Amino acid sequence: MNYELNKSLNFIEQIVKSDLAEGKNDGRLQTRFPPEPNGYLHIGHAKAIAMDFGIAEKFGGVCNLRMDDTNPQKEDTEYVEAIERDIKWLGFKWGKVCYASDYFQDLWDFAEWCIQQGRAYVDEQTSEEIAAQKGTPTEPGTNSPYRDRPVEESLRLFREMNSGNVEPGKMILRAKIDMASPNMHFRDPIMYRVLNMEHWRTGNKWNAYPMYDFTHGQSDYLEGVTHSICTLEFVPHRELYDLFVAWMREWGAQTSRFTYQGPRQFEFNKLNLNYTLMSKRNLLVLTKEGVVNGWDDPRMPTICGIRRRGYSPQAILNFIDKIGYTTFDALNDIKLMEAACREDLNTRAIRVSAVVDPVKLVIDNYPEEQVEEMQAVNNPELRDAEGNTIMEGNTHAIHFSKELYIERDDFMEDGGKKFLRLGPGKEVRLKNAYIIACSDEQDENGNYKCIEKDSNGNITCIHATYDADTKSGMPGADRKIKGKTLHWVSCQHSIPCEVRNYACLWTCENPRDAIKQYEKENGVRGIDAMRPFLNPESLIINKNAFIEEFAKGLPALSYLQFQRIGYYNVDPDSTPEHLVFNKTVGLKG
RNA sequence: UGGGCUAUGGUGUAAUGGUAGCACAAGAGGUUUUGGUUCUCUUAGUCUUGGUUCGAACCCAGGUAGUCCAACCA
Repeated sequence: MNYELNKSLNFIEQIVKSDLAEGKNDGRLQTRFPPEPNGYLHIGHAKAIAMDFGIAEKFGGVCNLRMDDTNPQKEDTEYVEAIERDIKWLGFKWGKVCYASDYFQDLWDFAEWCIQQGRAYVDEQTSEEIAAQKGTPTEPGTNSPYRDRPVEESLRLFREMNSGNVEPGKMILRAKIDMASPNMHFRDPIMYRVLNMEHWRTGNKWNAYPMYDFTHGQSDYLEGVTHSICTLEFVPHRELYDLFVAWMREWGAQTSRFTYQGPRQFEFNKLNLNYTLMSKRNLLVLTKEGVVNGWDDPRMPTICGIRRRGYSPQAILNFIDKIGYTTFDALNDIKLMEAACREDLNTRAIRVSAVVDPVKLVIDNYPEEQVEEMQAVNNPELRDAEGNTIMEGNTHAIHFSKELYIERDDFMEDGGKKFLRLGPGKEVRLKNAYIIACSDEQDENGNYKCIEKDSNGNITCIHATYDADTKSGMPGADRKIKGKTLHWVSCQHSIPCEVRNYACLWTCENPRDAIKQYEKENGVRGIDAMRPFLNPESLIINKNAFIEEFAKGLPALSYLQFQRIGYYNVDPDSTPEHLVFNKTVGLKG
């Protein structure tokens, strides 16, 4: 990836830069991206990925991919592969793939040390009792009756917790900190719980599993992470993170295992997008209820969905770069993401002609059997040093004939002066071909002779004449006309195709809050609380479109621009027999 | 109602005690074989009240608003 060297650094990059300059961590920089493998990555993760991997790349460090797999109830190997695929697609490379479960033995040994130090104890109360004792944010909690039980007893029970003979919920290991702390995370947090469940990586070795707070900082420490970067909601965890890291440093020193100072946690604002729902729980409902066609539906905010929608990795990264990293809880406008997408696709999309809502156009004075081959530019933004479009290797063949399709809304019977497209008495240019004109002659009933209509009054065919001297590339083509340039395809050379046009899934800016409120007010949950806010027109399929034959041979996910319409890509389900295109984003304006 | 974090045009972000700048959006105009692209221009901002200072968007205090924290989730 290319970074603009002179661009100002975000606040975390500034910290890293000065840490490096001061020689902290022996001049090392190490980060990690720590997803829980319990679902697909979404655009919010992309922001974290761009930070974690990007900062390591930028400052000569390393970033590991670490699966945060401490809860075997929710996690699965299926997601690991999807996560790796998505990160690679975004263009990032990890130092190595790690697993929190790699550290289960170390974590266990450390937990035993904590017990021996009198800093942890086994609690045998029910979860309800523990919750009640925790107090509230405004009232201090009270100590567990098991808090001061003998070290040897806790140690014996802790080992018992992992035997498989303890029922889940009967015992937990808690850190002895401060039940009156204003920070709720300090009120004797749970370190280990019994699950008695097979783990997809460690099998049946463990029955008791560590909690997030007793895993994350420790994993960072064991791995050698210097900067542990996460989102703002983990700010209240930082104090506890630091405490456990300090304990671990002590343990490490006593056992001569570790020497380094340890990682530090930094937080940035997570990505919120308007008209977008990001939460895994709700996304799952959409897939289960068939509102969307799976996790990679082009309307989903998942990375695989956005990829299928037609975004390039660079478009996503550009967008993330534009919104930046701060500590302000912002709500970003989806329009900015679309603008970033257009900006990128403009430089890489191949221009093709596709008529999405066709109406037939007959060139009356064009010879019946004649076919002309012409050249169309693939990408006019491909320019040489003088700023001229490069033609060499940047064109493909198209065919012109007597019968064409044009866009139905490019013709108006009475469009008025501001309508610069086709109509009776109007002249337009056909892209890469000829200037054509419709006559304004009327028959005895006052109907325009250039328009054929069916019995319902719908236009079925338009007649025009071409000016043979105005073929593109010829001197006569320089003639200036008032009308615009229209795209078209030849009836006998174009291919029928399916075009899927997408819009936002949601009709309200903040679907998460809207759904939450609807759930509260109406006592319903899940899909029933979502329906009122779903956009019924988020997918409009057009099966009657035609596209030039050049598009037939393009591979899945090719970036295209349907000229004058928008950016599209080739759907992975598209076949030569049944071409399918997804609308990525419309053209501006 | 305890604690933490935050507040700059409509949106996002920069300015790190010394000229409030950029992008998107919106509007006007020029160019154009995409009503695209591109170019020019316009509109519009430091939440509030005090304090420190020669000087405050920036530091301090109060207020207001938003947000996070009371899972045997991460």
